[in-house]
Amino acid sequence: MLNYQGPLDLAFQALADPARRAIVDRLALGPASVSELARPLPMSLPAVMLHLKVLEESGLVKSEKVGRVRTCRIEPQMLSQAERWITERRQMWERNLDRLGAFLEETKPEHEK
Amino acid sequence: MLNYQGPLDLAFQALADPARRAIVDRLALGPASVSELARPLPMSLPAVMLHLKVLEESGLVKSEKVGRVRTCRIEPQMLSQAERWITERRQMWERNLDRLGAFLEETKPEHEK
DNA sequence: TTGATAGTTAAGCATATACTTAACTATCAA
DNA sequence: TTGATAGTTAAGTATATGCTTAACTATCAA
Repeated sequence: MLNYQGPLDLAFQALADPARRAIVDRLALGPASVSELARPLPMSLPAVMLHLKVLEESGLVKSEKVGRVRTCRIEPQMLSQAERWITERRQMWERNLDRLGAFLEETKPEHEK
Repeated sequence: MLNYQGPLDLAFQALADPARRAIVDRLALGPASVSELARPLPMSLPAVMLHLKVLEESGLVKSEKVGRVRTCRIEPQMLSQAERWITERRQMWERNLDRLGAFLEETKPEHEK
């Protein structure tokens, strides 16, 4: 599959890293500056910037710089997209399970019903 | 954050790869053998096995070998967990947006209401 | 009992990822 | 106008990831 980077690839890849999920976690509470996001993380500021770049390129986070402060916020639409991908697969699987159950029920010998 | 691998890390990391999402995609339709999963993928069988290993270690997929055929199936619980992580963050963000909206509404000068 | 099928293991390799430190630029406030 | 704050860029490095081919084992069916 080499390297095609559709929107979902970027989103799931972004969410794959615990530091980046910690950032999303923090941003769920409301907007925050870069250093605010960096403070609790056990790594250097430039490392946090890289994570932020990945999150922005994935569309999960947007940011805006005013004066010397860059304020980051969650972009809920991309979260929804990732969410929906998972939900759809899980529901498909569960519907198939249900169908199988119904089939087994229908084809059961009379005395077992 | 180096390398802690909690359940969600493994799950999101597994979903980060397009080949692995293709496998989940296929498995949503129902159980499948290793070579059935490999057929549509543009890579060697051993490569598919590695992806399968990642999926199994993440708990998203389980498999069972009968005779010489290994049959793989989705484990919906882990899908749910990943799903829930995203949903919770998105909802938290959206509730905060709502609160902000309500606050702005309440503090608006009378004539703007 | 032999050949085809299904899967597995091992070794190796190229690239991507997640960091680091050092040096730098802009903004703000005294 | 100087020093602190907030962020950025660059260069380098260690490890992880995603693949390959070759060689192997186990099962099944004729």
